Amino acid sequence: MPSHTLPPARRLRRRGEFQRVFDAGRRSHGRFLTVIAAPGQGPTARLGVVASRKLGGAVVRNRAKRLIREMFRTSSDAGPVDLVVIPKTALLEASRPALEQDFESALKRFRVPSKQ
RNA sequence: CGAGAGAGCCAGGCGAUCGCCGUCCACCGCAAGGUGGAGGGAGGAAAGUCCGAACUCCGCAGGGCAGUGCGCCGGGUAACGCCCGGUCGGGGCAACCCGAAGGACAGUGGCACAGAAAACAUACCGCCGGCCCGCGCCGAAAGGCGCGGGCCUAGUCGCGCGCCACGGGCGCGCGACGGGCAAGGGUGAAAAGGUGCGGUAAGAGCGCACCGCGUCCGUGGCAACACGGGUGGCAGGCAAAACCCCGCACGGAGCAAGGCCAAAUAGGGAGGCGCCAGGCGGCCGCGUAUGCGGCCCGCCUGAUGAGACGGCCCGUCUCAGGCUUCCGGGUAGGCUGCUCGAUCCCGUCAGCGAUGACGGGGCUAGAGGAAUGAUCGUCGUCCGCGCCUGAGCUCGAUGGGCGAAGGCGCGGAACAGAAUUCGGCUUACGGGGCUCUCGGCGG
RNA sequence: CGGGGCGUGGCUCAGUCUGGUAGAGCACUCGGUUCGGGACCGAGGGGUCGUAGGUUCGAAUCCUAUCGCCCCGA
Repeated sequence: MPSHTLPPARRLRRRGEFQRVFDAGRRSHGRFLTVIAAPGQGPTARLGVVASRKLGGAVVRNRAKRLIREMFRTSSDAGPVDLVVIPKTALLEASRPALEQDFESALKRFRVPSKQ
């Protein structure tokens, strides 16, 4: 296990921060989740998760957030970007490796066009 | 063994690694914060948000109306629509369970279709003279039937027929009006209590017996009510989860309540310094008043300064006409409210019980885009599937099907996440044992 | 935390207050009309009234509980 941490400085914690990502960010849709990315303001990547009531009850929404946070925590730092991740219903049945692969490919789709 | 009933219990355990949110201690740092250590971190329903309260702000002399809720009796409680004990009614063979369980002579309205009639008694079909005496017939008797006479009444009218002593009267039949009756028929969810006997012209609680209902008395009980006895009488449909009446309770909003600190920007108030002219308005003082003087707050016009367009002038446009200090409200944001409380555990006592009193011990989540998780190993429980052994049961029987119990392997882990805090209710849901009831089998 | 509305044929809605027959339009099926289709005319089929209890002789309607969807305020 890589010893990555997830302190408050690496999370989006304010409505304005979320709103900025929604307004200025670009979207990438995966099979299990949607990622919105915007240029970050901190030294490292920051994460926010949005799980609406359409996904399920409180237990289901919390589980989705934990899975995404754990995935973000154990992955390597993507640089100074702010990410908002929206889980889809299919995420609840996805296996751990498949989910990580989906997340990584969603992130790659940002990097490739940005190098042009 | 099967079916069922009740009260209560648990909510996977242990270990390792990586994380998250508070608390305490030590160290570093001006601070923000960081490092290390210790210890804590979801529920029985945290859920739905259906009731009741605490707490906070607002309102409030007192009372009433309206509105909402509750509704057998007694008790418990801070309070309740909750709980406990009882009564009555209903369900079940039983253990036991369920019940919005006040009032329909206070009033208003409703009861489709059918039916004569749907709530107040009425009458569509239908049924109907009485008492007494004598004689005859039938019968074992009780009694029944017929004829004649007398008395009472309950009849009137019309038509037809017959008879007589014929301007009238009598009898019979039919019809109309009137009278007695509410048993039977039929409709309906429901129509003056039900069954039986007596009774009658026909009938009827008209009388009687039992049941039902009402009322009075006695006994028991705090009471709801129960039991017993007497008496009178059959009063009176259903529905109040129709409006309503009666009794009782309730001021409103909600932790995004409320309190504290408070950036940037704009605006408000006060003071100091600075500032051209005119007009209008405003304020202050004097004066009976026209008015005069002062303040320089607002608006307008002119002039002034700076800039842009332009090579320059004219011209047009834009900007400036204040600076500074202090104060108060208040947004973002932060802090607080925020977890020691009608608290939890154990024991004793009181009480049938809900519960209460006393004694001892404990501190047990406090987040805020919102923590309590992830991965791995291991043990245990339950469920599903597959394989092996297989008591036994069974069929169309050299074969096949079902299958208790045991072993092995694989997979799965119910409902569900604190959001100010309690007391309840309701709903969702996995598991194990205990007690009780009924049935079957064996001893 | 608090408040409000909706759920009825395949679709959009009446009917609920004031309880007894579930109805309209579009869609569907059949027939007619036309050389054929559309339009039109005629006939017809189709609804556990979200779910579960209760009140009532009788419930889409009244009451209670529950499920789902939508909206609003702080």
